[in-house]
Amino acid sequence: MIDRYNFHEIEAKWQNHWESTNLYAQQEKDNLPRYYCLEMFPYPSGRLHMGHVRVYSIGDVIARSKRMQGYNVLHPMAWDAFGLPAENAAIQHGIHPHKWTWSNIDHMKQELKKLGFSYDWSREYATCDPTYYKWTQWLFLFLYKHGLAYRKRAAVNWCPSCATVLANEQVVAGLCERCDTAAEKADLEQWFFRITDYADRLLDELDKLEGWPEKVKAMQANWIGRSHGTEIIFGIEGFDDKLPVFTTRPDTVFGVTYMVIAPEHPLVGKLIAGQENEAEIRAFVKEILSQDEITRTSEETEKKGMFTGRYAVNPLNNEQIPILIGNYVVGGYGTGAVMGVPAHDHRDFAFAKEYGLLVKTVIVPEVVTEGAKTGEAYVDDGVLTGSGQFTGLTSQEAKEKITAHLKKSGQGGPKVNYRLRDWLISRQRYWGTPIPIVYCEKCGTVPVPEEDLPVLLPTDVEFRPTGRSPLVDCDEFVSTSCPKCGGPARRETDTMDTFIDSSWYFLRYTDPHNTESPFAKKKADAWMPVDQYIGGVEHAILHLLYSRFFQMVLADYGMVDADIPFESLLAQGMVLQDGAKMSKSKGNVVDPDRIVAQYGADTARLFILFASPPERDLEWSDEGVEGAYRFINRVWRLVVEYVDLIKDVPRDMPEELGPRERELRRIVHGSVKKITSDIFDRYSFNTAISAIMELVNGLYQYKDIPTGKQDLGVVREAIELLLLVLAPFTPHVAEELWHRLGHSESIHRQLWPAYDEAATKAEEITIVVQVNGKVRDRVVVPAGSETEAVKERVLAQPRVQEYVANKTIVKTVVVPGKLVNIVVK
RNA sequence: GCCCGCUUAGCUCAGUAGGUAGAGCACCAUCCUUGUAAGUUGGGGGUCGUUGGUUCGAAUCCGACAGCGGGCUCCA
Repeated sequence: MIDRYNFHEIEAKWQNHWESTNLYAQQEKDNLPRYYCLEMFPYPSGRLHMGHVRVYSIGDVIARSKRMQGYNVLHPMAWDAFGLPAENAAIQHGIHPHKWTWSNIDHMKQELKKLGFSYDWSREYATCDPTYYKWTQWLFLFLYKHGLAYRKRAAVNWCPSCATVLANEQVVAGLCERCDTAAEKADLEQWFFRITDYADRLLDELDKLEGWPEKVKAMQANWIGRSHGTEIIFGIEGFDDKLPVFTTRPDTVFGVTYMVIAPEHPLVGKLIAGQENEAEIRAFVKEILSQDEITRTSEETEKKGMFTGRYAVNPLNNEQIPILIGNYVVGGYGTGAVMGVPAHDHRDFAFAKEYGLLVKTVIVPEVVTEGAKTGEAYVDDGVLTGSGQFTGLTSQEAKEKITAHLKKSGQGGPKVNYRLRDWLISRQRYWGTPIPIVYCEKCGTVPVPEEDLPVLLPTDVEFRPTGRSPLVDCDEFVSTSCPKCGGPARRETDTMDTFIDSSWYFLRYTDPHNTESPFAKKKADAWMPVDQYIGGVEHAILHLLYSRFFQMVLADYGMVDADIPFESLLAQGMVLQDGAKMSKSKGNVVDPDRIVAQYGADTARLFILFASPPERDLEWSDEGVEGAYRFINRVWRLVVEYVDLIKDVPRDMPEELGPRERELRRIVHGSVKKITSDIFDRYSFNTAISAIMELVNGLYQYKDIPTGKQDLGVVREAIELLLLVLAPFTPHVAEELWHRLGHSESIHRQLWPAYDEAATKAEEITIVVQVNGKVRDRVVVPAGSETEAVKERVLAQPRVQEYVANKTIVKTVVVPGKLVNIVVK
């Protein structure tokens, strides 16, 4: 009976064994150095996809290899369980979100277990569970208490398909990031978190995040969009109102020939009132406002403007300039008004041409170049002209002086502008954390007292796609009494953005069963910040920015010491099939369950880690999976065939080894050295696996020697090292073979192997011989040969003689242990 | 328009102080089984995107250019 690789049996056996022996549960007591390895938790959508398999495989290699290095590793898993799909399932299929979510969690948990990931399941939780969202509510009140949560009426993004408002971060290029529907504007009273209070720190402290990819940091910096400039307050002819603008080019202020305000600017109504073409202007404004954001801000959309009939006054030269309403001015950025300087801004130039506005040059190049372009704006810095007392200054000097002048005269001054806006957290949906606020006729807005938490989400509600939360119609939820005066009151019916749930979930893992607080400071401090965080780059702004914000706030108010959530971040690439991201709509999805059923978890994991470096995209390949499977079989046969021979062989190395044994040890120890640095220094798992494959090839070659002439001690050492370095990648087969070799303790409790540096050194070295930089020959010399001796050997070579004959040797370059280059003329 | 990444064998990708271009898959041959399936050993195959430069020597460092991919963008 052939002993074949039966992954079904092996994987089930060890998964059960690991679980029953609590192999991966954290021991809080021990005094080993701690390591917190975390992958982004999944939304329980129903089934795992390859992206999940990839991120969790990467995390598991890190967790397992760190454990082998002697760390006390925290490697938890939980569920990001609030969200729209659950509610949509309720509307479409009549399944309650609670039931839908929990049945998905059950299924996906089984899938994760079948993949053999080393999670400490004792720390599992779901964000939709009251024992979790109680603390999400507590944290909302914490922010409220510190003035960081507030309610205001504002023009907000509305997704008609999701039937809820969205934060700015959740609108990508004008589209809802979840469903790609064009976002609309709505004027609503909503709850916000004051993330803009932290704008400077969120930007400046990006530098602290040394273990983060530059790309992610650049995206966050871009999003925060800090811009240093000047505020200039223009007057309005015939009105007391002022018209402030923000500009980064105060040096061009003498070139302002018009003003443009956004159609949603608060002064629009006042300015156009009583104009003879008021109706026409109103129609124009209405038309622009009816457009969705993408159309309006598209590069192709024509810039349109209309004169209001009013004039602004330039505070520096008292010139009167027309005020226009323009479609290209965004109401929400800066002051919603811009000064038009057609001579020195491309957009203004095009606009001025179109509407016959004046072009007034106030900056000239410092060095006048011949054939300077006419007919377009000069946008670079230069020297001021026609700018009153500032004429003759360079742009740089003028920016400072003009800003200072404005400040002194109370007409403006330095100003910092941000693109980042406060985080809108209200959602008009059911399946989320209720906002713990009560509205009382007498007392106004009243936070729910801590002892009354959690505000439970009612289960008995009706799901209809009405565009408002089912909670609105749930009278027993809405009607309550005021915690302050006891009088009749209404509950807030909006729920929180689910990104709040995930902005602190990494803290909950450190103390998941706490019933007194979200987490004990002592426990959080023992683990935070997360040493290695792993997830998709699609969260570069949203989740990663919000989490940084939360952590800063919590650190500021003494909840935790660490002020950054994640020390290092690994942004893993996508899983592609035929060059495109796997998606149901494209029909190019590979089902992980099928792969695991057909080849086993070890093969699935090995392939996915071998096919690409973690941070790069991965092209799915059925042949590649087949190859990984064959490799595991190759390891299996190798070890199984040796087991009886080497099981009882002593481990100590004999003093004298033959040349083939020394060669095998060189391969083995050299491989372990490379694998060690690939895993721990570079997270280069694909090359580590490649080195393991070469190691196996080396073992097979040694196996060709007749058994009687093999040194089984060397073989035993080689095979044990092979299994140890394989353990983080293919944990089941490594464990099985480890035990077959006679070990009784888990391979996942072993220490990472040290390698014998001396054994990695070759005794004979092939020296490459170059003549004028071209490879002409190679010679074999003993390791550590003297430079002069090598030189002599090389020059004595017949091939070298041929090339050197009749020529002068100009120079001989010797790289010890590697090559000799003879330069001839 | 700006920023980032990539370009190496038929395919997917390594190449870590500039010094012999490499793994896996695929392909061909070999042997073993020759009842499939699997397995063993060996082999072919690359002007390292193009082009200048630095160097004794460049896939590697520097400068242009091209192609592909990603991110940001009427942000005043």
